[in-house]
Amino acid sequence: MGQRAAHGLGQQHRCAANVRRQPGAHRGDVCAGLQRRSLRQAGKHRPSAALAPGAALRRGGGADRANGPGRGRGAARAGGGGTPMTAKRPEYAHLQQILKRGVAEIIVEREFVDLLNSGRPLRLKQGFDPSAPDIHLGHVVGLRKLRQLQDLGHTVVLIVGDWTAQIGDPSGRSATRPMLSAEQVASNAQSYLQQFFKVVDPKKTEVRRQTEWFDGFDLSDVIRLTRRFTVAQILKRDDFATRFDENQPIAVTEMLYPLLQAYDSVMVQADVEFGGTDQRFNNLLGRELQVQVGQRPQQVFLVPLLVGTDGAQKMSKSLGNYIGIAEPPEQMYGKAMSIPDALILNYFALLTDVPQPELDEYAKALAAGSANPMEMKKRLAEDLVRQFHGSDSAGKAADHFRRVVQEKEHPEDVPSLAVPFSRATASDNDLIAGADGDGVKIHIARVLVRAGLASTTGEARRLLAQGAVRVDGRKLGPDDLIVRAAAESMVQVGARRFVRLVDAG
RNA sequence: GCAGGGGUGGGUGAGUGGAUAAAACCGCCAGACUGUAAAUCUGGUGCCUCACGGCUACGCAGGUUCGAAUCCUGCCCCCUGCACCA
Repeated sequence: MGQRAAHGLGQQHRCAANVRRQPGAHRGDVCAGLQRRSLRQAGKHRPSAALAPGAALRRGGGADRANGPGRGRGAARAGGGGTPMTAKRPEYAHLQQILKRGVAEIIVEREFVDLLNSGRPLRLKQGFDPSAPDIHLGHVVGLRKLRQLQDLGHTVVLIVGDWTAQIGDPSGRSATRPMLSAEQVASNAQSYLQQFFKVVDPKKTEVRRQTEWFDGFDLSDVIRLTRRFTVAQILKRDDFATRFDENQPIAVTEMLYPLLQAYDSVMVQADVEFGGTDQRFNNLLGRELQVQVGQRPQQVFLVPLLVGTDGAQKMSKSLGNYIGIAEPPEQMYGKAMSIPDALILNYFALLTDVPQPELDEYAKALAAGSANPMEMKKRLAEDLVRQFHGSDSAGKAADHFRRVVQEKEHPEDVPSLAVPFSRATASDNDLIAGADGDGVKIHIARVLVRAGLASTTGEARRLLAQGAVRVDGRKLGPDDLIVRAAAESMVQVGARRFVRLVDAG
């Protein structure tokens, strides 16, 4: 995906691994999300009959369940390669693990189990909002489930919410739903996929874009869609109900989004939709719409919301209590070490493959006080880093933590700041305060700001006053605004922020 | 359109003429302590300045006053209800 070079209409372009074509779809539609601008300019973006907007809604509610619309799409799929025609049935213990560990609720569990045992490869729907392209551990809980099912032979259908992302939240009230340009969406999607495939198997993934079906939607299609649901139904969603009761605004647009998401399920003929427990309502709506248009209703697989590193709220980027899977190993390890002790077992259960009996041992040891929680967290931190960066990086991150955080040594890689030491006397550089026979004196507050260790000189002064600043290990006081330094001097703020001064010549 | 409520520092939110760079809480930063970057405790937290001091700030623009986040006028924006059903 994201072959950004492939912009010209006539050019060949490739899509993400295994993106599949809808039978009869206009050539190029598959990559529509990335290509739509050029397609539009050329005025050729006519949806095919098969993808005709709203077609599913116009169809009678008749049940062609046996044939299930699209279940006979084997021909198209075969072209995609990689998807086996049958899926493995899980052993009992394996099944229990899939159903119970890291799962909040499965609607309807009985039906889901039947599907798993049918041997038919299932279509596992997972949505993605391109306005938030960073995957953190909270998302990983669900992604791991997808992977487990892929390993049995099932297919993940990733829906890129490119259409809604380009609309955003027109009220402008939600900072988390900005309006994105096609380019932004494309670039976000690219970085998302890169992270996504650290957990999910790309060979068993089908990437689809909402624009494939929503670009051609017209008003009558929208009305047809809204006709399927009542306001009372929509208001049952918890956050709507709450806001309605509290006289908080609810934009009509917002009520539309769940409908669109439900329509996605219809378009990809999802067998199961995955999401956090906060997606319960939306996913059930998809189930409902599928029944209405004669599809087999999708199962709803809900995973618990992971508690963030603050130990209180759900992990989210906007709350700043997250661990991103694209973060550097050291940072990931460190953040994992900072979770409250009470979260250790939860993280092990939801984010690692450490077998259950072993987890039971951990729980016992923790309760009895016979294990040091710190050691256990180290095991957790290393396991997590290994999953996203490999064993080598995990080992290095562990080593880095021990040396820098626990033994308070300098890290190996310290960013540097250029200071013109060697031509200090002639310099009018504002970092240099003066020079004499004994060496160079620098303006430490400005150095801290320039190095990014403080955001303003006022803050730098405060840090000095608090005894947080060291130069070559020597602690500075509130009056030490002008201090001696030299090339290779190590400037340190707090326990773990360093910068090395180098000569700018 | 009518009526009512509201717009304060990174967030929530107090403050209704002066002692207020503006309570409190959260967040953030630092110090101590420790088993960690956990918990706890302590301190700090608009910008510039070595300093004296200066500057900016309570939706926007004016005004009253020795003095305004606080009063007046106009404007902008948000919310709720009513009206409107095109």
